[in-house]
Amino acid sequence: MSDTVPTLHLYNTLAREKQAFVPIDPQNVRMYVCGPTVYDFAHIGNARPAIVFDVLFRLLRHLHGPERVTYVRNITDVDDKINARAARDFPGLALNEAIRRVTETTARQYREDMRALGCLDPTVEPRATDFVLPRPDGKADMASLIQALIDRGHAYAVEGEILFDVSSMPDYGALSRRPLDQQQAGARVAVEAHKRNPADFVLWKGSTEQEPGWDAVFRVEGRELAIRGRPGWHIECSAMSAAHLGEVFDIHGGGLDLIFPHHENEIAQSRCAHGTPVMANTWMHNGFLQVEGRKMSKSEGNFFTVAELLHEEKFGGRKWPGEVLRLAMLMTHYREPIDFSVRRLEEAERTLSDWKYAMWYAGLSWENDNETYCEAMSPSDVVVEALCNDLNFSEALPELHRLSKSRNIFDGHTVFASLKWLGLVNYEDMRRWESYQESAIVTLASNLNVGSLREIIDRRLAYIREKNWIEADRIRDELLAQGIQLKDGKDPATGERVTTWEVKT
RNA sequence: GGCCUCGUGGCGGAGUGGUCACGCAGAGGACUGCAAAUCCUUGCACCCCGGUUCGAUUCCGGGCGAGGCCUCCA
Repeated sequence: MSDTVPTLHLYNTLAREKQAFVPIDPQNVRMYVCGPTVYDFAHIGNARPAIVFDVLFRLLRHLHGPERVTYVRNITDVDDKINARAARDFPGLALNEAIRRVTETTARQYREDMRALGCLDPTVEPRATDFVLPRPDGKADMASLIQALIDRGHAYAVEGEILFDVSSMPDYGALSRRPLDQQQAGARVAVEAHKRNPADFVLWKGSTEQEPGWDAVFRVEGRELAIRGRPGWHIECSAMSAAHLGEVFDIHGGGLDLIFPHHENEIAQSRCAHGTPVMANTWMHNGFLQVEGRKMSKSEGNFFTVAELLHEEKFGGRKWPGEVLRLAMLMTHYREPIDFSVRRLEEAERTLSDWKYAMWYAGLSWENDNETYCEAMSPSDVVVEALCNDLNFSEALPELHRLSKSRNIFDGHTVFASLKWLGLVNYEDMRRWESYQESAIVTLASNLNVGSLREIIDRRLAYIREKNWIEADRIRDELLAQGIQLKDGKDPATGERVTTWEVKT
């Protein structure tokens, strides 16, 4: 254990550089990550931010203490696509109720998928629908936030909508570095007549009779204005982050594509509503994922949900364990694009398998070991330090390989603790893995009518001593046919031949 | 058009102004009766053109190429 506490450095999109991370309140480090819009099951691209920020969550917990980190990942269940799906799947129900039904399923599936990928549950998973109107507990909500924007002169009402007035914010566009005047030069933003500025965006939008809506009342220029409607997309995150993390917090994360307009507009809303100079100090964005070299899309036929990869044989003709998907994702730095391919998954699987056998050969046992003992083990300092460098997982790999190659029980424990900490293995899975190895051997021994695998290996060694190659090789081939690969080695001390084995799956 | 990434050996993938990433695959060797496994060694690289420098894959400029955002999007 080294005495030096490593300093965490994170790339901040706001500054476009790596910066030392200093929490506002070390007693409560606060992170918000834009979660899924649960109109459908999560695809593999959705898994990337969940995994990336889960690693960061684990790292922050390690550095500051598990009880001193608050991680909020929202669930967006207010969305026009959800409305359409609700109307389709539950035509008999009131639309708002139908939305609830639709998203309960997808939200639950999302949580299950992310757990299968080794992600810890966030501290809080707020649903947008719970933060639309003023709450009994007084936590921040969208309608009040919009009212604050109106009161402070940052929003206006027109044609049944409340719009954010971008011209009221001098440094609008700082995150995406997209100043207003340049944006207009592109002339791609549809000019809508009722907007004062083409870049103005919706805070609240009126609903038709058929569309779901919430009954909100706003005070505009001294008059009450009732609009049954729904919130704009961006205001959801402004409300939920303020409700759980306060007006200014430490880290805000999400996919690269959210920088503009989503995060830019969140910043505008939150800062203008609260009168604060920043919304979050550090803004982090993960890169995109492609599948077999092409952008994932349903029309390309290369669109895969997490559940499909986990439970169905759709990608490469087989199922993929969650930890394999996770490692495949971590193999590339989080800001770089990933080409998700069968070959990559196979490499991840092989690496994981090598590590498991290395730990086993080093003498680790999960069947008999005390789980509490396993829980108490610390990850390698080298691994932690690597992650402290803007989550540079690749920097940690050489150390993991080095430790697993040593075949030393202490190093083996460090490998296990590190992999467990990274969410790549867990005690339960390793126990299952080990018991599978053991039971395969027991089954085999009974099939061969011997007391143990050891016995038949000894028999082979005896044949070898007699130079009876035919019988010795027959045993070897027979075992291989039954799924046991023998591996001959040499005892470094005595020079004796020693035989170990691997259970082929 | 505007903004922003990226371009490393067969593949994946870090990093650095001047000896090493690392993993997989390959080659050679050790071991072995043979094989597998294991161990050791090793080849193969920094898109192109200029500039700065004693020296650039690394810094600067230009070019070419790939991708993202500017509309819902992780």
